[in-house]
Amino acid sequence: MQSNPTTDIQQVKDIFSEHLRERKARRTPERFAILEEIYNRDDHFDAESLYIHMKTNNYRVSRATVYNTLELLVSCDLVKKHQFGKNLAQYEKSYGYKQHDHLICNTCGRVTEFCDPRVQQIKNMMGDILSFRVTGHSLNLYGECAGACERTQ
Amino acid sequence: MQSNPTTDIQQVKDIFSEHLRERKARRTPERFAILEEIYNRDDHFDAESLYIHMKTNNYRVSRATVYNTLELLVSCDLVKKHQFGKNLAQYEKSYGYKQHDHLICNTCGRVTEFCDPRVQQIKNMMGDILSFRVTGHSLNLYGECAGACERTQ
DNA sequence: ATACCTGCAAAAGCTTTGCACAAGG
DNA sequence: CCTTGTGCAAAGCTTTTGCAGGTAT
Repeated sequence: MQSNPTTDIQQVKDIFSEHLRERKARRTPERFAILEEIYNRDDHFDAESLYIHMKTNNYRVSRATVYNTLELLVSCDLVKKHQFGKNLAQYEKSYGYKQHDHLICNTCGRVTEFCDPRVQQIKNMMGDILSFRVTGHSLNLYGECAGACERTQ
Repeated sequence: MQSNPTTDIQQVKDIFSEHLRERKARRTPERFAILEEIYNRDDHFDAESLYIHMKTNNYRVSRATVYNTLELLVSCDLVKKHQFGKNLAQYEKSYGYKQHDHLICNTCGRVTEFCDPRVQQIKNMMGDILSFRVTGHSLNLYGECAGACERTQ
């Protein structure tokens, strides 16, 4: 994931706070701690590793709360959820990041990001043709890294 | 899924048979029964519903064999496997069908297919730019059907 | 004859749920 | 206060695995 030094954690917290208010959901310390944890990471992660990482850092939190909060964050677009062909959801922060798609190496599992404006053209055209309001998409390319890559993930 | 009257089940069985031979895997009646079952369907399905359908038709088969065979069929491109954002793999027959992508209604779950040549252009260009051998892809558009749709699936 | 395959059931792995207690509004 | 959220553990669901018996080659 590209680093983006302009992302201000406070801005993100404000957006989340506002989203919670709109939903009449409570602003609990756990929810903000999870948000912070996610925005301190720079990779794709799954719910379990997020949970483990917080436990390791002595933050008392439960899996239930992690899943619950991830869903809240996805619903306000602060986090994106992916299924890279496995039965394990992967997440990444998304505020301040350009929309992008993913290229996944079948051998080493590495995930690379890319952007292509044609994706937006496809969304627009297919929405029109098929009378469908397109609100999101997922495009993953699968294959093999060039140089040598090991099965590490 | 578009119907395709030109698909000949015998042709498909021959391809599978050849694939099994190459792999030095056995040509068991179960494997061909599952292949036939899949090619008699015209929709996207999950492993459990395929299993249930065969049991209902009094074909004695186990989940283990269904999963095993689905993997074999995916590996020789007779079946495609999808993850439409849920933790439940969906499959569809693919021999004789044009490559296509999917549009999924978040409300009613309906899956519509579409083709757009720009997907291939993106694959080619990104493979080049990122030194990646692209062997497959998955493009799903999510949104809402135009007219009224009910949550039925 | 001998691998490999199958059915069955149990296990595994991710996610959701139930419940009692805690705490935000 | 009252309702929603939390932690914990158990349940739920899809998929995988172990094992004993069966079968393709």
